[in-house]
Amino acid sequence: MTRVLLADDHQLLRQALRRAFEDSGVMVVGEAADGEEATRLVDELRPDIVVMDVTMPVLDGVEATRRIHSAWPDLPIVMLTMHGEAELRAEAVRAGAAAFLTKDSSMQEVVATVLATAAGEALSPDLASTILAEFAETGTTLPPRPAESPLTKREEEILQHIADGYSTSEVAAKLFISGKTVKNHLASIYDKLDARDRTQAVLSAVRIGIIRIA
Amino acid sequence: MTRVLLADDHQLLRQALRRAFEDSGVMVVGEAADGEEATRLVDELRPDIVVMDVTMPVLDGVEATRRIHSAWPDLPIVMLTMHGEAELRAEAVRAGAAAFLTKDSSMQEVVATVLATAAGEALSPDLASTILAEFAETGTTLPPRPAESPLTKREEEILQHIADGYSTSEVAAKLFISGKTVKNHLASIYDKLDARDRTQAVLSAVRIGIIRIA
DNA sequence: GGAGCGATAGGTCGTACGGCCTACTGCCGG
DNA sequence: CCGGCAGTAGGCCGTACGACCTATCGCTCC
Repeated sequence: MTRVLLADDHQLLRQALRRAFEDSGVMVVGEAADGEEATRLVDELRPDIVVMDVTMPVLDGVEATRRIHSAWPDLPIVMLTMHGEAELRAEAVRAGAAAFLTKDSSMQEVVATVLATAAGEALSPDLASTILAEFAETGTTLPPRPAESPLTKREEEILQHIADGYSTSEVAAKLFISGKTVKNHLASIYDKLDARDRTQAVLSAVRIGIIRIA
Repeated sequence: MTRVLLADDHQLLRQALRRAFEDSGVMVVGEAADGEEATRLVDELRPDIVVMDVTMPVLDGVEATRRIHSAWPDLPIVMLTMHGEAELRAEAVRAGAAAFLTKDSSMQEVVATVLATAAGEALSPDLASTILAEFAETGTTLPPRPAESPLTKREEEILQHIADGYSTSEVAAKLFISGKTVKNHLASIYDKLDARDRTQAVLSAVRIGIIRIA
């Protein structure tokens, strides 16, 4: 019998999934309320498959997937998410997720996907299309971070420092370059991000997720 | 028999709740995937009670609750939320929610709360404590917005415009005040948010959630 | 080998920005 | 009734900022 581990911080959903699985002859061997607990229970219970929510306290689903996948490369992990953000999908794929479902799915879909994945279907059709799209886009194997950022590494570095609260001259000092060069990079950043000042540039970068907000 | 309307954008959770209710002899007369649909179905189906998620597309649960409550003041509405944020609870109470549950609750708790609420228990113990705490805190009736923001309304307004991409003089023009006054407000904002320029002020405000990031 | 780009650096210019100050009005609370 | 705060407005000053320009170096791609 298929042995599944559920990881979701909402008890309500865990109960719902447990019932759906048990009705379909799938055994739920454990439940985790956060990513840390999930990684621990995987080691302890050795499930055949893991169903994991993306957003969880302590350790989020993507990071937990990354850790579990590196320890148990053959263990399929099905991810659940609130909404089907493309960015998140790509991230989940990189972390090692075998399938990807939104919570808009029905119980039947979830169970079917889990059974199919456990049975060896490498990738859900849904996930396959995401991957194919990514391959087509980058033309290579999955890099650690494709970063569809329009900025160069240096530009991102400079903008990050600006977001961290440093002035032009302070950024220059930190990077051992001229303040003039920092301003040049900023001008290029404004151009690329369609921003007219550092405030808008930082907000744009935050929006598209290329810089970290302290 | 108690007739309940479910409003949640996640089919998975709706199915789970429907089952739990039906097993307990509660009739689910309808399901809504967003707040707008919920308000419409209430008019159409006249349920005895509504169970509604806070976060939903089109029209969020709080706003939907507000509308339903103003149209049907006697219809009890039980709100579900991901996490038990105090701010959200207060907001939900003001909107007219009769009870408040997090998704960390078990199915049994949800069903029990819904039955108790439908049976006439005005407020769940949980909710009552929230309300009492709020009264103790403010000492008055519920104000429209407690807003633990260090900024005044005007300052928030100005900072929001800055975040929206407007310059000092543009903000002044939009608000029909002098550019000098805008700068005065900004100086006050920098002081309160411990920021040294508009970029840091906007980021601080985003962090503490007092301005909306476009 | 040249074209192109990223990173570096510089110049100039106008202005927006931010610090620090005074001042008046209206309102609320003691 | 007066003190304090929010909102309004102004002056002054130094400088950081952003626009626009040229220029060099090294790398890669064709």
